[in-house]
Amino acid sequence: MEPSPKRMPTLDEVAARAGVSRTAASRVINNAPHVSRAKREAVQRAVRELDFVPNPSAQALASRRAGAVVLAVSSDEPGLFADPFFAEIVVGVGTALEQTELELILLLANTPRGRQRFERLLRQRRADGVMLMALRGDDSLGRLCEEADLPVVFGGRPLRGEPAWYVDADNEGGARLAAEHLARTGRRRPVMISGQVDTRASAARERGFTDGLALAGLPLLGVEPGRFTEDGGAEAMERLLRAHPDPDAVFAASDAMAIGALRILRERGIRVPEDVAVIGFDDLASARHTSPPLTTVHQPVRALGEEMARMLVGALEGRRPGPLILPTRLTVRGSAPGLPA
Amino acid sequence: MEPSPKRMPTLDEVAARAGVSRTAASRVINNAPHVSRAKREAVQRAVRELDFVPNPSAQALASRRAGAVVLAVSSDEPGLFADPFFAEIVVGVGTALEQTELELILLLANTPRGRQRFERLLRQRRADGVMLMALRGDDSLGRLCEEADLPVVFGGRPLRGEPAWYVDADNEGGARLAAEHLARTGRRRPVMISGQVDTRASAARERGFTDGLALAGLPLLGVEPGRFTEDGGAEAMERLLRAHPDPDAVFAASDAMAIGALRILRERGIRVPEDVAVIGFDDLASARHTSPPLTTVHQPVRALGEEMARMLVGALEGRRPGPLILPTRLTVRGSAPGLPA
DNA sequence: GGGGAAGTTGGAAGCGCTTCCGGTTTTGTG
DNA sequence: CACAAAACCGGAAGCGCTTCCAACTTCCCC
Repeated sequence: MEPSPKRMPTLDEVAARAGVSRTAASRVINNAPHVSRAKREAVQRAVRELDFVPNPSAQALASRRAGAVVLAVSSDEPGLFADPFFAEIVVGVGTALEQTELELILLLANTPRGRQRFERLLRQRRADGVMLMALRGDDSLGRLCEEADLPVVFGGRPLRGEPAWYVDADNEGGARLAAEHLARTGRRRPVMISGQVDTRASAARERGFTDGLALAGLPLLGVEPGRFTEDGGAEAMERLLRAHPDPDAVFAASDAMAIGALRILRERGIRVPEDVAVIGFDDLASARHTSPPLTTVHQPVRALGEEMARMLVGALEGRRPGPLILPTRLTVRGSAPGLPA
Repeated sequence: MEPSPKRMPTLDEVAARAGVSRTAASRVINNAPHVSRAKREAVQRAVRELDFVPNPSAQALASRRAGAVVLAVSSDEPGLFADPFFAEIVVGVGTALEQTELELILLLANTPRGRQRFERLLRQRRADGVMLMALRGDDSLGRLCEEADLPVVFGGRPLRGEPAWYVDADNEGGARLAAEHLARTGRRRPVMISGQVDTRASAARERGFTDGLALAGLPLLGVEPGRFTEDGGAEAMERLLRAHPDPDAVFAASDAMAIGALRILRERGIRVPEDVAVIGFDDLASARHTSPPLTTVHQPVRALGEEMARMLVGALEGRRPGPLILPTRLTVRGSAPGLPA
């Protein structure tokens, strides 16, 4: 009875068993060219018989490829990661990566410590590529990646600069849809709750909403930032009501903020949707459970994650995919109903 | 202008610069004993001056330690990972790991493909330990880890067997609290929606609820399983109403199911909490936004993740921590209010 | 039938670190 | 002051794989 350290078979043993050189065996497992059909099959048989699995550390050391990618998440609001939004992103990324040999390293870069760890990870080249969900505008994480020169794909465009690779939802278009819907259903005095000010997504949603209103010949009465959080949304709603006592529609740049706004409206005895229509952005699961259920701009979050991963894999394989914008659409529910048929 | 392959300094260079052997340098960076103070400092200086970072692949290869742990999630309900519950777990784990040098590998083991990947990951010893969030009962993932003999920490106890290390919430106690609350507030005809049948958590919640009722001298009118999903909860509620037309309380083993139940009750014109009190389990963020807001058993999800990570780290360091049960408590909201003061 | 081009082949040199082991120095003790 | 125990030190042997390179076959076309 050994304590079974269970030595795993090595490439040498595979090669010996197949009667070829280690070089050839290596070529086979990496299915590289320059191996005759016969040898290739011999190696494959040996691999199967020995149940050989290459040692990733050794591969990494010799080839200088880590065999992993990292998804780094950063935002000011601590715990914002807990947002189901990120959970969906992670699922998308994980799903897409399932088709590859790459492992997914997850890194929360919210705290100073987290950013240090991120930096170290890059310097160590422990990952071959990076996916960055950076919510705040001043984010230097992208620069770090460039210095390490690892391929990066952004989830959502960063505030400054136009990175080579990103995937984003059509924030502007979605917000425009919201504006059109409100205009079409007879709303005339809209206000808006924007997100974190230093965020491109927030800016795009604000622009889209404004443009959409303008097309319909409507002014935007007021805008207040709400940090993308529920409480922030509530506070913004209070400020808006103070400045503009009688809006008949509010567009929030996220569902969380819309929920906060709903709370304030209810407290004030303002009826939704009779007095004020409310539209959110994201279409989180919880948007279905508010009362009334939230009309909101749907964005394909999981697909966003999947596309990020696919794009990164493409980059690693030497392709040069461009940016990708995923469509958004309006999900109409009770908080801003359509016209009665 | 080179294309800057940016060779990183190696341990040899550090050793040379510090005027010591590579062995000594290695000892220093691993802060192992048997190095004189003088040399230790010399090496540390050299490390700083060269900005040396050890190459993890090389370390892994030589030391047979991966420097990473994996969090594997498995459940039948695809996309259940998207549950904010998991997001919180991940945040907890990530936070705890921040204090260590370990990276976090995330693996979705829902699909057959995912499980294959998990298996490969173990055989490759790409991780030094495993955290397992296995929602379903028949889960063989645990056995795989044992075979690979890697330390495993379970999140929640598996249905069968009592693993050495797990961290779980006090499901039974929490459910008992729910029962007591209902009894105390005058409810006499309770029914329950349980979770996935093959789940220990569900069983524990059912047991706790039953026991709690028994202590108060109340019978449990009926139980129906609801798969831990919103739709499952709704269906269970329908079945319950069919069998027991007039309950005055329902306890759901998860918030999602409670939300489904609320929907059915509303559709049926049954008032909450006047006619029927509803209590959930989890205290997700969305529990605050139902109408009425959901009274629910709170479990410290993030702490659960943190403790899992801490426990695993402990195991890796050779400690033998035992299982850990985290307390739950009742969060009283509108769907099952307390007694008026 | 000769001259390559194109495809194969394996030896050997690493990749950058850990750790065993034998030897040397320092320390502690009676 | 002698002697064993404890601490320190560095040489060298790997860890398991990739890849460069030089040599060797085949095969094709004029």
